[in-house]
Amino acid sequence: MSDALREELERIAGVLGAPNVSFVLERPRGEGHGDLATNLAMVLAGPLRSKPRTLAERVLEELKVGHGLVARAEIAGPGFINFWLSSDQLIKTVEEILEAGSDFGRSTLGNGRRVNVEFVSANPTGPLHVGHGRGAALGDGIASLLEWTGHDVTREFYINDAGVQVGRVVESLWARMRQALGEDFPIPDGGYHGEYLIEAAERALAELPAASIAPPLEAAAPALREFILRVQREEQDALLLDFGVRFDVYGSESAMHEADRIARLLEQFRDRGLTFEADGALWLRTTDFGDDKDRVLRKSDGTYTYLLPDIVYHADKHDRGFDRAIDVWGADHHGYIARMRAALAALGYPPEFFEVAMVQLVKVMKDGEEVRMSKRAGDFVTLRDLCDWVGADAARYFFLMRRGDTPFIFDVDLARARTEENPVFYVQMAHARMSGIFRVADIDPERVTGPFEIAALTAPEDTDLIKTLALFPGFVERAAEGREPHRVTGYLEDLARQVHGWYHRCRVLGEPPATEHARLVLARATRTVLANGLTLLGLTAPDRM
RNA sequence: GCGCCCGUAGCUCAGCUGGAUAGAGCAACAGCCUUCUAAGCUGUGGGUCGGUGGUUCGAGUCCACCCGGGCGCACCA
Repeated sequence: MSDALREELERIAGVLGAPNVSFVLERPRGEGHGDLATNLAMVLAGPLRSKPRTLAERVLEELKVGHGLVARAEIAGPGFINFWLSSDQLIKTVEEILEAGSDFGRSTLGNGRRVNVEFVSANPTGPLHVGHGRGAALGDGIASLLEWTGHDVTREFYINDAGVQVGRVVESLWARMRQALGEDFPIPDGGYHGEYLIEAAERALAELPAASIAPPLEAAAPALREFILRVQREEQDALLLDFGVRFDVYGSESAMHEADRIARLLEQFRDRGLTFEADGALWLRTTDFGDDKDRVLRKSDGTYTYLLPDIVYHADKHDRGFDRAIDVWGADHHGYIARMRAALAALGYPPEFFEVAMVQLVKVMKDGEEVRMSKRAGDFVTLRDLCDWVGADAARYFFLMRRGDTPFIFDVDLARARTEENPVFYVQMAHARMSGIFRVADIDPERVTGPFEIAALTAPEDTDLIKTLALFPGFVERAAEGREPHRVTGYLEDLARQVHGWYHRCRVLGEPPATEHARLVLARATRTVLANGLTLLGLTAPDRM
């Protein structure tokens, strides 16, 4: 409902001689400042060389107060203009929600721009841990926000199936197999100690043809490599599916090692004079593009660094027609951003093509104490554990409710609580309560529609609720722009709080017919917004709990 | 040492891109069940926004320098 007013204010700014000024139209914090407030007059003061309060008066002369949009307006403080919306606007808002239904909150802001969101991208060497869960929730949330704001989104997972780590996991698996056969065989230095390889070793021995896995390791390695990559990928995908995340595309690191892809990229750099040889290695002049130091592309032993195929991969995203590539990375990779950015700048891509959403470390609190984790010993909380403890909905919500770039302590006890303290529960409960009204009345909410009388909404809570519902699309937009799903969870918690209060104080069923009908309409609209928010974040919106 | 992120109520965190008297949840205290889910609602107390300067009509928000914490600084991935 603020859209119409915003357009009107933009028009007036033009009339006064300052089109394209950027001003804020927002719901003011304090009571008594109206439903919406703008700083337009203060922003105009500079370019128009006039006093804010004088300009505010001129704005109000242009805006026909009392007709349509605004019931009342006043100038306050240093030059704010506060607006009280007309009841027509409130009715319109509710009708808009009913009409848009599960699309309410969507916008076309992105103009169909093609965005690639790459996340999780875990090594296929072991189970996903809680950190991957956070990346999965955040990546999927960002992707979803971009979809809601009119972008053409591809969710992508990059499989690191080419590096040394794969060799290590094969060696470790081999060690576990020898151990299973009764030999005293150590896990190599830098190998994987996790227990999952004990199981995998048994499966390998049982399932693979004996000839293909007979010693020596060098002979068995190809079969084991294929086996462990497949098993790990299958497990990761099954878990991610349970977690509610689907990918459109799986990129493969080994595919990026193809000789002519690499050659083509190196040629581009060479043509621009950006590579040089030193100490037997091939370097890229990333310092020309803001990096701290130049980076090695091809090591002196002839193999590639991780960076080179990764540049190929990002160039591939560009060639596939994406306007933007957003990578969700763990904090431990953040030193890597500058060199990737530099490499892509070296290829001549616009700076906004590549973007990194950072995900900081996750600690897990359970039974009141921190769960110790050591990745080297293979001893960490897996995403599977977490989902078993608290369920996928709670896990996702918790990861989404905090900004990604700050360390996060996952409180397992809180996440599994079925009480008001648990925000997931609290929000879902609000939805269930709205559904409950229709269940008790034995009415299909989809069939509650049509005009209602604003005067029949007798409590201030009624209209306050409508005003909050109207804010949803704005929150989705800002969350999408900032890649900040936590704005949506924050909104949902505020809304849920208000919904519980409304539910408590404003009876629906059994009120006079006009009021009952108006509140049923409002309950339906509320249920829609709650459901849309939850769905957007990849959560269920239960009808009863 | 250098770079990036962070520092807001006792605790966990928001703060709409520079706006009005800095908010919410826990925790503490005090109330509220003839109810469409008490699995809930309402009220109260609680702050030098890490510090010091600066930019301007106006700073939690922007700049500089300190203090304190996290992460990163490979011919690893």
